[in-house]
Amino acid sequence: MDYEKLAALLFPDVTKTPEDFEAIYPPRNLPEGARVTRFAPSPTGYMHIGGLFQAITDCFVAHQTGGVAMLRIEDTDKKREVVNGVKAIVDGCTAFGVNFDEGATGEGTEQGAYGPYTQSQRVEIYHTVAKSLVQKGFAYPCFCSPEDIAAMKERQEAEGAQITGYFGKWAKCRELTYEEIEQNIKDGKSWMLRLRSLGKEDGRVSFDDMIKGKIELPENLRDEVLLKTDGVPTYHFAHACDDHFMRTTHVVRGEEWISSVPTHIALFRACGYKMPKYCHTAQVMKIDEEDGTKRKLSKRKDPEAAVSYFVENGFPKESVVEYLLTLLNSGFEDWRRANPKEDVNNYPFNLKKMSVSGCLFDLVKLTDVSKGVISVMSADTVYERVVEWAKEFDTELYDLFTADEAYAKAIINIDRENPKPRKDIAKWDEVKDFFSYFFDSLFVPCYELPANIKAEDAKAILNAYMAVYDADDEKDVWFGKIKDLCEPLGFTPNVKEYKKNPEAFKGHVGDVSGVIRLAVTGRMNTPDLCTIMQLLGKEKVFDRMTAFLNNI
RNA sequence: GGCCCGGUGGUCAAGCGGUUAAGACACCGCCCUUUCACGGCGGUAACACGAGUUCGAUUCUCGUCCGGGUCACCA
Repeated sequence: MDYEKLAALLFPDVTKTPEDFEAIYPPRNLPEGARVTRFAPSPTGYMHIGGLFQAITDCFVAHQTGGVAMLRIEDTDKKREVVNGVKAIVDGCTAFGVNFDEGATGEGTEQGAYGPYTQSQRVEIYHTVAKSLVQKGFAYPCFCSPEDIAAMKERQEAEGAQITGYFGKWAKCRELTYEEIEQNIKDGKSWMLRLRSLGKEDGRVSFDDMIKGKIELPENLRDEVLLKTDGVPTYHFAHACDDHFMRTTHVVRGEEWISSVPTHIALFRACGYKMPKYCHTAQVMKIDEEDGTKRKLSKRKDPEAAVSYFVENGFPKESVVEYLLTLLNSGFEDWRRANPKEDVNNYPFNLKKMSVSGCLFDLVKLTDVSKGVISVMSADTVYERVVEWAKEFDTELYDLFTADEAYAKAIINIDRENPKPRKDIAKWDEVKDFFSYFFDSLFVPCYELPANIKAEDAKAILNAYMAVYDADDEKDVWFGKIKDLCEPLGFTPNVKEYKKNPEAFKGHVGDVSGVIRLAVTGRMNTPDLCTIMQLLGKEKVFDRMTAFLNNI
């Protein structure tokens, strides 16, 4: 077979050679040890939490070695393409502060000298490499139809074959003559390009995974598809071409790819390319509510599988990143404890500290992490973030907070900006309810007394308190007045005394302030009551206490 | 089913032949405290199972079991 002639027949329009592209995409001029990574999602209109997990890894690995992180769009499957699919990916990354140096920056826009970074725009490269493979006899056209393939597989299964697929004696287009091929093409038959596999049946290949360690697998036997009938490359072929010409050094991807590494080894070998290092990450999973088994977070069943879930619910991006890092790299939490204020990007990320086994996504832990993150934010920051979030997801809150900025900030600042800040908000969608009693339109009175307080005592407490209450009182004066209320009404200002001898009193000062709290806020639990009352103002406090008196 | 990868408390995890088997979240109790939260102290709770190697296995080997992945002209 004259492979030159075949290549010319198959790719009449290809004018460049692989060497041309070697010149267009020269080895990168980077410091020793710099790692070049890439995040390569499909634009399905959806950013998976596992994708963010990998994107973060890519950026840490690249940036901490002085390297480059790229965002490549793998849009080789027309069937799955979605409008604004790229935007969802780009937004999904930027929303969490994950920034790439090269690649897609939006729908139809990109940056970097190793592009295009969208596979559908790289067909010339794929076809050029494909042609060279044909010239070397490493690839051949296959005219089998999907039906042919299905029938073949059926026969293989009937024979009880352990390995199925297009290979060896089953690869019937493998030994087509030039004349047969030429005739098929003249007849208008569509063809795909297949790798002519050199794999041996008992061959083994192995590689060192940066996360999982040494992995040994059977050698690839199949004549894998390189170019589909529409001329678009498969993932495997695009991977070889792109990561070679983009000069990727480290491929971070999900562990579901491990089983196709032999194919990739065969392809890189056929093309004469150096293998990148592989970093196969463990999967993020959850427990299925129905059958109780562990499974991959699913797009269809689990809303939290999409990163948009976290922005919609108002988790600060820092919280999500911090939490993901606790899953990604053991030791992160220790580092964070030792460096509470340090920029997360300065965390010494270590591939070796990545878990080899899949983990369950723990929303409860995320919540805890997030409370810590928010607790150390300034009131101004919280205000900005809440407003930013509410503008899109809760217009009522937005209106309330922007109507009186100073008031909103004062509310947010209760027990904040001090060494022991409150940790009671985990996400922005909790803010409205948490502070509802500060706004008349949201305030829900509660006229139900706790079991240990009688209505007559509550009334006595409020009546006595209203007589002495002064909105200008500082905290110790404020509290002193509440303490003074206690004894005449049969309560004690001394909690310890009460605990020693509970029979002797109707309750303690906590119960007394509890009644006031209930009347003013409609709740049993709130942050510092004195500050709350100061913020509310005398009129509102009186109105609420009066209404309370009339309703219990 | 074949081939891979995994298996330390409920969850995330340290551990790399000898440890009282860390820590974090969650849970429980106590302290602090005007409630809650914070903080402090303490507690419940784990090496999947069986052989082997060894003076000694959570750690090494093999087998079993369990979980996950993969076997497309999808990525």
